[in-house]
Amino acid sequence: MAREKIQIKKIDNTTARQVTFSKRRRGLFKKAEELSILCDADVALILFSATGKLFEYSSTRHMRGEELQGLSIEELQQLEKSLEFGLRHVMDKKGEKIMNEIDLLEQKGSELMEENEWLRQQVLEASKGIQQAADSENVIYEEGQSSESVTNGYSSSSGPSQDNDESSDLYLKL
Amino acid sequence: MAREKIQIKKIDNTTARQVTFSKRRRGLFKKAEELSILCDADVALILFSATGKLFEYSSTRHMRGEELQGLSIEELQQLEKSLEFGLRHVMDKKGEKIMNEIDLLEQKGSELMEENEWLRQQVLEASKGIQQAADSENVIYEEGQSSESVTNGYSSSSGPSQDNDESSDLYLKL
DNA sequence: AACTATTTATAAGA
DNA sequence: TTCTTATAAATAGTT
Repeated sequence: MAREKIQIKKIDNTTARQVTFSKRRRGLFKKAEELSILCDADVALILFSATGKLFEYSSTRHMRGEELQGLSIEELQQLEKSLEFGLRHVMDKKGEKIMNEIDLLEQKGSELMEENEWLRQQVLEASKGIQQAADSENVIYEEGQSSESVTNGYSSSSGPSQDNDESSDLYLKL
Repeated sequence: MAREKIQIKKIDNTTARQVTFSKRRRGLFKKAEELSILCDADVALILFSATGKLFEYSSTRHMRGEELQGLSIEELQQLEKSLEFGLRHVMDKKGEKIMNEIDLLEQKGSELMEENEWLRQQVLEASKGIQQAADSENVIYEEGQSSESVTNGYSSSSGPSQDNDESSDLYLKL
């Protein structure tokens, strides 16, 4: 991108290729860092030159690539497998526990909802029957007794935060 | 690098940050590919946006465990780092979502238990007062009327699975 | 998604 | 390698 436009294909001349690698590597790392800072992104950039030299950039931490340089290929293979297997295993186990916890919470919630639903249903059913009871009471009370003793002392209780308050003189059978 | 020179620091405006991320991501990937082609280099580039979305570029094919045997030491090094970096981030992000889900479930359960507790409390309070009502009713009913109409039809309702059945002819005021 | 004025990256040469 | 510099490429702000 400079004195002349170039075609994007492998540079034949070894020296020129190494020079370009050096220049563009710097540019690429700089761009990677700018992106990570500007956009609050995590960036990992790993380069291997044609000669096998390792270069890397990480926005989070410096990875311990140099520690790997001295290992044999068998050791690296073993390490990689252990890492992959281990991480996968840890993820699976953690996920298992967490899913169990979620299942438990969902089950508890479901039971509570069922129980509460039943209580509400009882309220609905009771509302019909209580009217009858109230009617029969009224007939009798008209003959000389107040019904205050029935309702007294229970209207002051504070309910749960979610208030769909339609409180009336209805009773729930227990 | 355009209309104005910018400072390399996190872009505050979310929309602008996302736009810049999108633009520079394309630029970075293009540069990475050009470098790999021009200089015959292996390149691995892993990006996580601020929202946790994953973007990646690799000059080589995506590798899997069973293909490990034939890989070069450089390829193994690259794979090891990509795997560690990527999996750790993915785990963090997944864990975040799961913890949010658990929090939500616990909150819902807490609300349900609060509601449940309130309903039970109402039952307890009602049990006292209802005795009075029942007593007064009995006095009157002794004078010639059955109380069947009050309890009729409500004892057959099936309760929740957890049965601490102490059902009696008590009523809860609503 | 385009446009474009500028900034930035860089190819070739020294 | 490093510096220079003409030019290509990327991109910030705008529409």
